[in-house]
Amino acid sequence: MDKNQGKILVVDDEKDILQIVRYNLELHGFLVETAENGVDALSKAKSFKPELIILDVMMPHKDGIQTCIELRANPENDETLIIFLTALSDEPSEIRGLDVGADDYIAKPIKPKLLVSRVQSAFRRINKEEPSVIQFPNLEINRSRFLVIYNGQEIALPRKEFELFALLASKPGRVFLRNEILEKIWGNDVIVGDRTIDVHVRKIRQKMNTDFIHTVKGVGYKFEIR
Amino acid sequence: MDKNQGKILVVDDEKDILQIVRYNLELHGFLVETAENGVDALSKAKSFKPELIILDVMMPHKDGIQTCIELRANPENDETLIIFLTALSDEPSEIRGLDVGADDYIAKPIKPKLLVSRVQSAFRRINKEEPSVIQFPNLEINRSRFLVIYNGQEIALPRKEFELFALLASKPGRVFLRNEILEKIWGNDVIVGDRTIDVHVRKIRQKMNTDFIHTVKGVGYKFEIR
DNA sequence: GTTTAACTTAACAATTTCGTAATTACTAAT
DNA sequence: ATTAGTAATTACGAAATTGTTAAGTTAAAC
Repeated sequence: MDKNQGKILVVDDEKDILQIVRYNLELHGFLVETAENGVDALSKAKSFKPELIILDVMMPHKDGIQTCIELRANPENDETLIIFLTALSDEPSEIRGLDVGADDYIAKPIKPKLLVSRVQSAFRRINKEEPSVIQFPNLEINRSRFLVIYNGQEIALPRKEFELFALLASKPGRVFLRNEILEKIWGNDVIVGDRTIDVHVRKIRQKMNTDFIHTVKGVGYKFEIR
Repeated sequence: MDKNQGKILVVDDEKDILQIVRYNLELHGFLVETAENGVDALSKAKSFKPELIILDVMMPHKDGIQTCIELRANPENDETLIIFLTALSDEPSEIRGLDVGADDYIAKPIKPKLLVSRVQSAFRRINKEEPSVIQFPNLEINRSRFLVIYNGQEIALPRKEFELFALLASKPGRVFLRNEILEKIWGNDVIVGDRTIDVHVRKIRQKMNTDFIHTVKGVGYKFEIR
């Protein structure tokens, strides 16, 4: 399955639709939140901070177009992608959607593959950057900056140490076997001794000054904040 | 009549279509060039340097998909928007188009208003990118003037040095891999030795007299003001 | 067409990172 | 308490990577 690719808010008054869309997007690694009307959507947009909003046009009380206008009115959502979803496949409404600041338009009935493809395409446009940040309270592992930030302090780790730390932290609590670590960080063709991992672990522990990495004797290592 | 909004290359084997599309786009102030097949399109893309290419999928000899692939293969057209135009409104081909790096998809028969609206929407997306001036306290990198101003002093960097510096500074903190730098500044087909980047970095450091560029060993370089 | 600046390369120096070996410290089972 | 298995620690040399310089090439300007 793909990596986590970004946060998406799906807004539709029909629960069935929400379910179908959510299922297909989550299948492709997106983080999905849903809302059932325009008001709900605005508040979820505020808290969830999605990168993309899929917005049904036809909704009771506050329709998608109106919601979109209000979303765009807030500069916070200026960069947020908006894709309309609608059964109205006639021209006028489509134009109106795009004029109002939407980025794309998908017609119902929903074709899952097309949906996903469009969403990915939309992300490709803005998402030149991978999110690539692993966040914890007080601890951030930032791949694109190649930096660990602990209690506000930036700690630069050399490549192998960083990769090892990032690997372990990518699945907190999960134990990585030594073999697994070797394979993922050194690759299958490189052969290094077993003590090599220990030494790197030690250096990380030393630099972080806190034991995020826990030894599971006879098995491997795991990352955990305690 | 609107202002000149940008250059568009329209590719279709049917002259009627070209005429309709051209008329409607020019009506809205776009600068339009046309091509009647894929080969023609590639060469016009090179000379005309459009910001957006509207590409018919069904064409004799070289179809739109193939043309798109070849366009995208050239990093020069990396930023160029591509919108497919097709009578095939069935799902599979639509998906294929988007996967191949297209940004949008419009079905024939063409609805002029919709076309224009989509094109404007596409331009809206790119227009808020790549500011020509990157500003920091005491440091300004001015793309259009090809000039760096540091502490009020204008520093002229030669092209490669400037591009490299501007690239790194475009995302402060982010590490650019050596590969990435080579690809973005030299292009995929040019091959230069490994030390070339270092030498340019050195020259920049020398001229700026301050270390804005930081080495991340085994990974790449990043721009950061400390 | 000459001159100048820009760019690339090559060679070597400097630095950092990495892996290993040797030793010590643990841990759990006997 | 001893022992066997495993991990932690330490220091050091090798390997990898980058910095620096100078000289050679190419491209641009005059």
